[in-house]
Parts: sequence; C-alpha cells; structure tokens
Amino acid sequence: MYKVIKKDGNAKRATMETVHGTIQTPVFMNVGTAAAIKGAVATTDLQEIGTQVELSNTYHLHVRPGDKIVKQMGGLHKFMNWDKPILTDSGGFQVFSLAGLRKIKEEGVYFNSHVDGRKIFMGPEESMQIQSNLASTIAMAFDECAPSLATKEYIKNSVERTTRWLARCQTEMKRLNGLEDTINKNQLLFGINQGGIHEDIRIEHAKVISEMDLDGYAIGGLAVGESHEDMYRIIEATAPYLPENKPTYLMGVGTPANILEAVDRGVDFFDCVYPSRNGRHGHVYTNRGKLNLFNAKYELDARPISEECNCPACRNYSRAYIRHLLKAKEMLGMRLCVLHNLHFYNNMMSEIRQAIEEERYKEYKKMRLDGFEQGE
RNA sequence: GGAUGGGUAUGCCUAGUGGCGAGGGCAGCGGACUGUAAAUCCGUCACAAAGAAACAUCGCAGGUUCGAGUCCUGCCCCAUCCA
Repeated sequence: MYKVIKKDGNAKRATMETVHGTIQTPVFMNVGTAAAIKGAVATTDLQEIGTQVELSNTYHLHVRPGDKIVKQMGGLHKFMNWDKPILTDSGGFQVFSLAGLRKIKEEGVYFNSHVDGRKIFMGPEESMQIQSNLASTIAMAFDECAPSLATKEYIKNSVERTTRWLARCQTEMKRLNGLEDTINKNQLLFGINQGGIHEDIRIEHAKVISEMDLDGYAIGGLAVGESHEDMYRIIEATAPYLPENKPTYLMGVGTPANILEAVDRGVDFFDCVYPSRNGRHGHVYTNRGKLNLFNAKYELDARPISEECNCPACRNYSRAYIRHLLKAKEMLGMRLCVLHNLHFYNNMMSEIRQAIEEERYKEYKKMRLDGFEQGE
C-alpha cells in the first residue's frame, strides 16, 4: 500500500507498506546483487548506515547459488539475515549488460552463463518463478533494458515485446502468489517503462502499462549511454503518465545530482551501484563533491572523509589511514569507503524526505547541487 | 685467490641468444565506472619528437659485424660454492 503524505512541486514524500515493513520514500535501495553488498558489507551493518531496502538480482542468484537452494534455505530474507524489504531485479538488466552472452526471442532470453557458459533460459515466467523462490518483497517485471542509443525502430519493437512480457509476468505472479508452498504470497510486482530517449514511445508505453494495475512502476533503460539532459527530459515526460497512486522507481540511477533532479520530477525509488562500486574504487562522496582517496594529496590528510558525516568510517578514521588501507589492498579500506558512501546516499535521502515534508525541496536541491560544485 | 651464475630504462623484478629506438609485471601517478561478468578497466610511467627529423640507453671499456642487449677480450660489481 503506497500513500503520498506530502507533495512539494512534483517531489513526493510517501510511505509504502509491505509485509517486510514500511518504506519511507524517496528511498535509495542499496544494491547487493548476489545477496551481498560488495565490499564486505554485512546485513548486520545496514542498520548503522540507514538502509531501508536491499536489492538483489534474479539472474545472478539463479546462476549462483540457485533460487531453489535459496528457497530451501527459507527464502532470501532468512538466507541473508535481513528482515526488511528486498527488491529483486528481474534479469532484464542482464539482457543489456550481458549482451554478448545472450539471444533474445519472443519467448524469452537465452543466456550463456557468465560463470560457466551453460545455457540458461529466462522468460517472464522463469523470472517470476525465480523471484518467487527468492521470496523478495518486490519483484520486477522481466523486460529488455535496451541501449538508449539503439535505433528507434529497435526500441519500438523491444518495448512492444516488453509489454507482452509484462502481461505474462503479471499472470504468472498471480499464479505463484496463490500456490500453497510460496514463501511470500504477497510478493509485489513492479512493471517497467521503456522507450529509450523517445518521448512518444515512453508516453505510449506508460499509458499502456498504467492500465495494468501493478504495484509500482519503474522507468528503466536510462543511464545506459544517453546524456543527462536526455535522461531528465525523459523522466519529466514519462512520470506524469504513470499512476499517481503507485510508486515510481527510476532504475539504476544514479549520481547524487541525478537523484536530486529525479525526485524533483516525481520519482520515489532509486538504486545504483555507484556508492558501492565507487567506494570499492576509493571514490567517496562528500557534500562538496567526490574525492578519490587514492590520490597522493591525501597521504597526510588527518581529516575524516567528511567532517559532517556520522558514518563508521568518518567517526573513527582519517583520509590518510583509509588511503593507506586502499593502497595496501586491505579489505577494510574498501569496506569503510562503501559504508561511507551508502551512508551518504541513505542520509541524503533522509534529508530529501525532510525537505519535502517542510516544503523546501527546491531550496534543498539547489543547496545540495551548489555544494557538489564547490570542491574541497 | 679459484669455480659457477648474474648485472636490461626513473624504484624493484623480469623477457630477450645477430635486425632492438628493447616486451611484460610490480610499485608510482592520473582517469573511468549509473536496475554490478567490475576489490575492475584504461592511460601514463628515460629524453626528445609528429619528422622519410632525430640517433639516448641493456654494468664499464674495447673489438668482430652491413648491423651487437645478444658474439669476443679485458675490467668493475653482485650472488652462491670452494680454498
């Protein structure tokens, strides 16, 4: 059950009740593709950094350890010891990211496993079955995330197929939720809007899927090669055609600035690998932009990553020490950076929620964006 | 003192047995990363240079050769072993 509590311009402050607890939006979901946030972050760390929703991946967990094993272990929540909401991505992104290892057909996608090359077929039904076995809180529809720079004709055909797949996802999810041995019989299903950078296709698709009474609506296929201007233009054009009484999820986005802009255009849910991947690579976020802790200039820097930050890294360690850990390839260096970055994102979302509640979102956004430009 | 094996660029390690303005790795320095095939990848890493111009460098000095990191001689240094 999704409920908007406040609107400030197009920015929405809402809650979403699930069987695993209430999600306060706008929210940034923390990406743990293979049922773990890369960088040695445990689910027992997530409380401290303010994580609300963990995100895992259908394709990757199907490949390893196998969704049937997860089901036998009691579902993803029990398996990874996390009792709050989990969203599983459907494998649709792997249609994009593993483009060299798959063939798309009407019935679904034939992958060659990136691990051992074995053939894996995943269509809408298979994706739903896997996600039902994983027993996530929210399942994503199986789509094709097409490169945004593909030809308009390709995008059009792809979107039409994604719509047909969505209907199959919905039917299969209803069936699975009704089965006796399904772990989460209240599993929610989000549909995904596609259409590259073509407003007409996006809007048409948004209208069609809005009729389908899904639990939420995602905008997918952005931040896959197009400019920021195109991305913002498409969000702005598409969001108004998605149901007001359902959450909007911008998949895979993005930078702190991207999120601030998208919230202002009505988006509720986000996820992105940036904070974790960048953290592993020593890039850390601050209110004044991003630092690369590998840089020699931090060798003797006794300050924390950010003076204003309350995360486990900033409360206890200097930039110089973390730089040393990173250079020495000590796992702790990555871990501290990832914890910091996720805390930074989660904390920014919390501030965003508060700013909307207080009807000063535009002001907050400007202050934030100006800050990122300042540099150290 | 003798024997054997070695000394390759800017710090370290290493490829190389007549066509070498010398390949690779580490370290260093910098960059990229958007529903994670990513603790990854890319660039740079002697000087000069975009020219049918220039002629640095393989421990040092000679020599053989059209041509030497590579073959020969001497020397220096390192390692191991023997006295």
